[in-house]
Amino acid sequence: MARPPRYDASRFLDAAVELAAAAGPSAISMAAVAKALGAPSGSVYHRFPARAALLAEVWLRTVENFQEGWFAALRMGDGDPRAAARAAAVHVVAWSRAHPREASLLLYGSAEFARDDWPEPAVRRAEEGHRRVGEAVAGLCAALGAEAGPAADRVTLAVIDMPLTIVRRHVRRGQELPAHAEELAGESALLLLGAGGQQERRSR
Amino acid sequence: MARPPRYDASRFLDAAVELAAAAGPSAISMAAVAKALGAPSGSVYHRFPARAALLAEVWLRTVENFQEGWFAALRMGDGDPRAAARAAAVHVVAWSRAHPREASLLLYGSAEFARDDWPEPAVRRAEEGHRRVGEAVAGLCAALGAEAGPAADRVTLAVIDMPLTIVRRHVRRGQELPAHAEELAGESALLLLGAGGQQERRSR
DNA sequence: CCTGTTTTGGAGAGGCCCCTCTATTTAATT
DNA sequence: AATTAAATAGAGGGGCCTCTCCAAAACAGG
Repeated sequence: MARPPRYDASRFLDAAVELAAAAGPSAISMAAVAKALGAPSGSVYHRFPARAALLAEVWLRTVENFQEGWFAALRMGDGDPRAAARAAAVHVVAWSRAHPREASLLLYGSAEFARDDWPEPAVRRAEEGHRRVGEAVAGLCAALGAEAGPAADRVTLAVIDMPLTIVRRHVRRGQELPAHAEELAGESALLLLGAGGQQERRSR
Repeated sequence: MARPPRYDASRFLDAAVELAAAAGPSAISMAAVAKALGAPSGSVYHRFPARAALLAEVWLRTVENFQEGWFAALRMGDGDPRAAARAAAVHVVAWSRAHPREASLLLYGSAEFARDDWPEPAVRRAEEGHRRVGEAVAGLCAALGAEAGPAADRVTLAVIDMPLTIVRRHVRRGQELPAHAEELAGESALLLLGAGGQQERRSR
């Protein structure tokens, strides 16, 4: 009952990822995406009502893919919260190594992907992901120290921001990650969470 | 012998900082900079031969200002390399607190400031700064552990990247830095450095 | 084969931006 | 007062980009 699609949405998104990895999110123009597939611009607009909608989808697909693995890594060390934290930190680096172009996107913020112009549903998806990460961090926080565990922002630093920053330096200049990057991330996360075990925190 | 200047270069740069802090480096257009001062576009081109030259100057002025203070902080703890490292890490946060708009620039890379199109002298200035930072890190590295000191990338992480990442989360959403951010940066830097080298860890 | 629906294909309007170019203003010097 | 060099002032060309719109194409079901 209808002409079969020739370019589906995900192919446009793939092209957009490529463009952004090469020259930043601003290089994702509707014309450039179309040209990358040899498609007319109308076909892009047939899938995405506006540039902001395409940018939103590129960002959300990437971030949700990343978060999925991150949550899985956290659940891995299900008995030991310190092992879970280490696994999560290591995952950030390992995922970036496996998906260098997507990692490069992640290092830009959602703001660079025109978040201010996103359609409402996309904003909600982003907020939902953010909320789930926050919950996971809070849970980890609680599991780490029944009383006087490290503050939430310290945990966030250890299991997300710090590993991402290890990745940033290399990805931003198009270099491969050094072999020991995962180990550096995991070890640093443990250090930040409290050197030895639960009870002994440095004199504070 | 000549008409006195009405807009000097630094005022254009100030306007550019404001624009970039509000909406990213791509918001620095020659037209927007001119409009911010009520100047005609020709006056901007009278000071800067091209947009790339203006972006380079905005970036370099900010980065060199930042680095100056960072070097000074490093020299402060001249006897004790650990104290120097802590001071440097703390400085990153303190400087960002004092200069939130400039800090927001720093969190973008030079690539976002059209580095690929910079004139040759600007590129050299950037490389020179980069080199000096590398030297300082290497020196700190050597001072920290005569034998088996922490690797250079761990030191870089501790005294630059990690503090910057603490700043990033807040600055990117336009929030003020929390009061304990400096302490978090300093303490985390010591934790990261302590594990690799010295035996007297967390004695403080 | 015909009909209906989805999709492709592509032209073009309107807007912003980079940059060029010329004319004019301004003040110190002669 | 005349001269001169620096600086302002602003119009406009050329290019890219977003988005609209319409016609043609391709297939599924009757």
